[in-house]
Amino acid sequence: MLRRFFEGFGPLSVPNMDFLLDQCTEGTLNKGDKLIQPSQKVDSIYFFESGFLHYYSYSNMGERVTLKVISPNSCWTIMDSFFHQKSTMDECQALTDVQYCELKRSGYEAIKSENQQLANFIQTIMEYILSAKVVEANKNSKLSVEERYLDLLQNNPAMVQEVPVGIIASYIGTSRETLHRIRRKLTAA
Amino acid sequence: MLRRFFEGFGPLSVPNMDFLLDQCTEGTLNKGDKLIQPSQKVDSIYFFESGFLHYYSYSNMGERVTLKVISPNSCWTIMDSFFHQKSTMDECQALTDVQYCELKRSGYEAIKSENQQLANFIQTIMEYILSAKVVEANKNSKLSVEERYLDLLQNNPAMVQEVPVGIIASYIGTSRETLHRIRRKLTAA
DNA sequence: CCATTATTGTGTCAAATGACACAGTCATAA
DNA sequence: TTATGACTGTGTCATTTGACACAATAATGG
Repeated sequence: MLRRFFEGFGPLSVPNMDFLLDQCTEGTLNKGDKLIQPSQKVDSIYFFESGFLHYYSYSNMGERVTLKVISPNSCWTIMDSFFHQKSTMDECQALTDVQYCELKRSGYEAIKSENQQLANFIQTIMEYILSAKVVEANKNSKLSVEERYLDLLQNNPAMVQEVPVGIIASYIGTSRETLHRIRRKLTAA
Repeated sequence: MLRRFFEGFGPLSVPNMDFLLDQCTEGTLNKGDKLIQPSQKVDSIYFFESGFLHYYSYSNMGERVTLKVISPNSCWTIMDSFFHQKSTMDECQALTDVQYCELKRSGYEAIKSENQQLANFIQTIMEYILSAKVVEANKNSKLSVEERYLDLLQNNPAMVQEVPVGIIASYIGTSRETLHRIRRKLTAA
């Protein structure tokens, strides 16, 4: 699956692809397990094969804020912690059983310095991720809470089904009750 | 000034720095000029020396949404359009007179393929930008509208002074009136 | 299988917000 | 200088939201 994920970013020679995949190790989490603990330094990039995770933090007023619900077939890390070797105060917990692959920083560095093609490949992936990140942030600015929920229903129905309503609500930036009102209105129509 | 901007990301040999700077051309905008028109393909990365710009788009309901207020001493482009050569529906307009430098895609490609040190340097900058983008998005998730305004006052008072209130309001995700209520409350205290 | 917990559905109400309307201020150009 | 337009300050009011409280249902562990 990881192979197909990488293939999506462009062609890569067979030995280079193998080198890349060799840097990754597989793992699993049970529902409720924490992938990232507070005060931890994040030293890996993760690729999720199946399951959902909750990436969250706490505001000044002590309320839990969902920063992202991580879906299968995507890669994720806490960039700031990974790139600048800082510890993070955020947390990440499995909402279901999870299968993942892990690429440690050493592996990431090895890939970047292995050869020119691999370095360019990583650069291309970075460009994709960065541009996707900005597109997503801008989309959220333009959508209302209700539109964000409809968007989610359309583009990720599995997530809506498998993740608790309260977490979905927090993810799209509202309260559990308000999301419930939206859902009631939608089923009525 | 561009030299100092790049130096902030790490050391670079003199010829490499000169090569990099040679790819950039200077320009100016008058208040009200559009840097990016709708339906345009964005083919450059911009570095702003002085002045403020308004990067915005329109929602489905036809209301103008501020995606970013661009401050001096920062670089900016519409990533999705630049990297994937798509045309954008967004717009960008000078809020004041503006001095900038421009790095065209051809120059960007030339830098990446000039030599290993420059390719790595660009990669490092990308990592910075990506991680900063995510940190900023997460910070916004955690802050209330009022906290975002206070944050802005502290970290970018010049922007608060020079940019119209309505645009600041839209930038922090609220209405002109609500921002006004916040300001009134703050001066009272 | 039952008991316990987690999650969801729902009503009420106070508080915050956005929309609207309009007056005051400031800069700019005729 | 005056007139025009852009921006800001402010009040009212209907709507939306979040907080709280509690019942109903589903999931989980012993």
